[in-house]
Amino acid sequence: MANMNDIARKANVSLGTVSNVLNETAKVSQDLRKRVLDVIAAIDYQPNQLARGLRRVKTYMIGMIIPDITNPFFPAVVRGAEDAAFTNGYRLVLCNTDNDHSKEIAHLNELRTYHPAGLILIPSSGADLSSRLDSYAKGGTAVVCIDRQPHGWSGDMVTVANEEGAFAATQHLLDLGHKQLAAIGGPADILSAEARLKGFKRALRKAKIKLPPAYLRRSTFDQSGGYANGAALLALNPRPTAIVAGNDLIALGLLRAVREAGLRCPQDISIIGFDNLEIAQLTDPPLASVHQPGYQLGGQAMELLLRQVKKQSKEPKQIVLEAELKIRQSVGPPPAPASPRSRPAAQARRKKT
Amino acid sequence: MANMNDIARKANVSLGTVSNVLNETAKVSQDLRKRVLDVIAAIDYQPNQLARGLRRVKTYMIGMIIPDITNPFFPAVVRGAEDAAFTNGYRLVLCNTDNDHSKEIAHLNELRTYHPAGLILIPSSGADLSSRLDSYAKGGTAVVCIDRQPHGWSGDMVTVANEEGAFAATQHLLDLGHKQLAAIGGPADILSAEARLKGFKRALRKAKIKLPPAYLRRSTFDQSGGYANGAALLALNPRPTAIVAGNDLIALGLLRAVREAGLRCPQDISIIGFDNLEIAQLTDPPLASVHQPGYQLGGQAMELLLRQVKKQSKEPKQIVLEAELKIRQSVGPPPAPASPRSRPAAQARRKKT
DNA sequence: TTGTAGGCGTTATCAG
DNA sequence: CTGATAACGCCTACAA
Repeated sequence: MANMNDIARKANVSLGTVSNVLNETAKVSQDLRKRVLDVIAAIDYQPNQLARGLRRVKTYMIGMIIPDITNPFFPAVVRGAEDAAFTNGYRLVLCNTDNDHSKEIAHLNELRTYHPAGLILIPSSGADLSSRLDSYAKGGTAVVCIDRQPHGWSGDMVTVANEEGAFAATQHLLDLGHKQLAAIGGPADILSAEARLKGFKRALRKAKIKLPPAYLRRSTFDQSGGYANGAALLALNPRPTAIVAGNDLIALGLLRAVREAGLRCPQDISIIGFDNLEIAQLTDPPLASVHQPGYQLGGQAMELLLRQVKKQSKEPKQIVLEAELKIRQSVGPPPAPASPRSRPAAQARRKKT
Repeated sequence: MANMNDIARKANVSLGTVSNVLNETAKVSQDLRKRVLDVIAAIDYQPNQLARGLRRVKTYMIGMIIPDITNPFFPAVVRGAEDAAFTNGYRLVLCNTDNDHSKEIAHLNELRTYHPAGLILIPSSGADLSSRLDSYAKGGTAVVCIDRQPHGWSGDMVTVANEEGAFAATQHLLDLGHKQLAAIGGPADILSAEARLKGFKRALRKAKIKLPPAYLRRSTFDQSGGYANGAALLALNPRPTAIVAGNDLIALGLLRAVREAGLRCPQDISIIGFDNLEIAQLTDPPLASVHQPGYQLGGQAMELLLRQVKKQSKEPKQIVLEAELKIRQSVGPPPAPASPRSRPAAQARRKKT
């Protein structure tokens, strides 16, 4: 592959002039400039990014560390980031951690040796990464965290209003008349999962409704977890009339458990998910969910990052994107109470449906 | 960040010796070796991959160019590739093309300047990329194509048995007694889409069933395309009793069209998709589909790639993975013919359902 | 405005 | 077996 020396020779100029043309780092006369550009176009020259990166101690790569691209929430985030990166000439190095802390550390350590311009991190857990992230920042690599704030770190950050979203979802169920609400939260060490549960509990407290311990379960953020924990909730007596799921995958598993238990959704039980995956509109019944703007999450993160790279940054900036409740047919008013005595009231309510 | 010079100094050896220890490129005495390794461990040294890459004209990066990570089929492929790469010390640079040829070219051109060890390409269309791919190969970058064979190229390659899969799906519908089969294929310039249609047509031909031109439609590989084309098919008279979709997203859109037309699946119409996305099991009714082993597709591609990188390659190798038909409730026997005269027969058959 | 030279951190070659 | 030394391709003072 051709290099700058070849160009200099063919254009009859010096190496430095070629560099100056390429980087616009000093004024070059029209004549020479044209000669250089012509040669560049003729042999389809492209600068060697490794040499450039070695010299500048910075490349046009941006590391992106996420839990798992296979989790349907993340592709949109990655895509949002990639699009913003691409239009600015940056490329994405994608790393999956599987929420495995040691893998996260491994990626963090190795990525640095490529001197990426920036790093976008969706932390696996609440573990303390501050020393490593600080060392990135000191090394001139911009860092932005998404979704979950790592312990002891306070740089740029983009999140979704998890607590408020879960609060709104719960409030909606309360407004429909539900009094027996349960939740299947996500893993305890994931901050966003925690925030959602917090919103759920806050809504219950505000409505002065008690949460029996058995009504609160924790699950992994996947379907099978939702299925298992859902089945457990459905077996309780009294059975909850509404369940708030920590994410859509959990809700999907729960939906399956409901179906297999011979129950109907929403007549017997209401379900709300979180994420608003595309699938949510296609299930039976369509799943109500709290929408997370994944694409924007990634896009905004990349913009914060590039702002740092271009030194336009001042103090750290934290962006919180809104979560929007999407009501669909998986929620409805509660069924008539099990005890025969309250039938009349229940029927009155039924008519509203 | 520390470099090899620092290590040499602290260990009281020469730069060359450090390199020899690091790369095992020449025997180093136990004594010196230990001294070097101790220092390395003490200061947590990691080699600068840019410098190494510049020198070796090869890095541990692997470019992966795909149409769109947001299409739910691709995350599994990417993950399969990433896992295989990671365990071998390689990292993935992910590029989305949106099936846009110019974006594909742009990525192809730019990626090379990072001197990746390899390139995994899922071509956007049948466009001729041979010159560019050849130039990669000549530059020492291994190339493997996935899913769709680019024109005029004959290197390593991993595909799925698209034609056979579609054939099996169609055959199954024929076996159930369907005689009015339609298809919504993918874009005409995508070879895998073409192969699936070929399998569909071959099954019809074998069964001596005619395919009215109106029964064959082409769609983009997404839900909205499936919806629009599905609606068009459902409006035909006579209406098809079974539809083979080019992929699951199309099938999902079609399912929505069926529902909105007030028809029942599978009683009124049978549907089979392609890909067997996780969603397929969760729709109502669960969607029959031809399973594509996405994760293995990516994994095998990466293995072929690494085989080339490690120079264990001989002649180009082409792997074809099997596609497996997954029957679910979206398929059933055809409904009674529309004409009133055949009602009795229809009812007899209904009972079987 | 243009050209020259030194060095970024590694690897590879070649004397000792 | 060990240690200088010269590239790899580019950027950037600094000198002309």
